[in-house]
Amino acid sequence: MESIPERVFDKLAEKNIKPSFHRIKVLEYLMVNKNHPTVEQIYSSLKKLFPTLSKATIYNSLNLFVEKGLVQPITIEETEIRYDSTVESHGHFKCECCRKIYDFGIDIDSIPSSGLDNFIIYSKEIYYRGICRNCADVKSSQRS
Amino acid sequence: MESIPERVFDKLAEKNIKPSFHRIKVLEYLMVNKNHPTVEQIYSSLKKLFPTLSKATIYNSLNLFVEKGLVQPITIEETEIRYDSTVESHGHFKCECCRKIYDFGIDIDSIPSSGLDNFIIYSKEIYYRGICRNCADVKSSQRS
DNA sequence: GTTTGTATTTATAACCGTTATAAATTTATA
DNA sequence: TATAAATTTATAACGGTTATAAATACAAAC
Ligand SMILES: [Mn+2]
Ligand SMILES: [Mn+2]
Ligand SMILES: [Zn+2]
Ligand SMILES: [Zn+2]
Repeated sequence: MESIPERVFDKLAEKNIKPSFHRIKVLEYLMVNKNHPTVEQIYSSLKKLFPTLSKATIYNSLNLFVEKGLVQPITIEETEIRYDSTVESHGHFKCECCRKIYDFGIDIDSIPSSGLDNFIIYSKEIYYRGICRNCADVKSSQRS
Repeated sequence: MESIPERVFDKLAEKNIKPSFHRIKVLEYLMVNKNHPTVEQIYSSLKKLFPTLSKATIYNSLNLFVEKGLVQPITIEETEIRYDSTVESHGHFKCECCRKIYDFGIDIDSIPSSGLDNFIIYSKEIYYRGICRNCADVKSSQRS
């Protein structure tokens, strides 16, 4: 079992991205924190560890990672982009109540679609919205 | 077969939205132009017909329609929201080349998913990205 | 080791889609 | 007609993202 620091290096090397100090930290953050963080969340967390860090570096790194297919942007929010280092097929559920974004299992490629003959498909995203189990529980217990 | 103006009235009445002049025009625009227009596109088109129109009215109307479930916001773009008066199950494909957003057929509710037990699902969105048939044709003919 | 060129990071201004606010106008009610 | 409520307008404010140029770090050549 490879450790996260090792995997960070491998992933960067795999995509021919020079492993600068900050890039390593940003990718590592995403691989440790799988809760689809925003730029602001990544920035404020890493800023505590490295006070000279600039927010532009977060944008630079993330845009590079997305361009190279290392990281997936999640546009389920209308206001800001979230980032996910898991690029394998899975769906995202946003709870309208607690705003948390959950992963869920779904095999996107097994889904039949029509009207896309001769279209070249690069990526597929599935977004569900609603109320998560935790929030639904709270609501139903409030009712009783 | 009901005409679009009739359907506009019915849809607004169905959701208890007062059919003001501008709301009718905005919804009518969305039902005629099924190309998932942005606020700017709706505004500049209607502004030509009604020069006193304010962009805030477009935002007001669309936000009301979305809130009432009459219109679906499409967040496939990172920069701006697009709007769709078709709320029935279908997917959206964005061509990275010509930027056009296509509808495609997909039965979202037939897709099995895991990890969402006891989650309450309000809406489902499916976004694909890639190169549309037209752009793929152009590219392959350029190669030859 | 020093010089020179390149890549990365930093700091900050600019951009732009959206929201908030208050005044003006229209519509409904008494 | 007078009054209240709803809608529209105009515009300022907000906030996430991008653009820009200077500063710093890194690498290659000498
Ligand atoms: Mn995820
Ligand atoms: Mn559509
Ligand atoms: Zn929740
Ligand atoms: Zn195209």
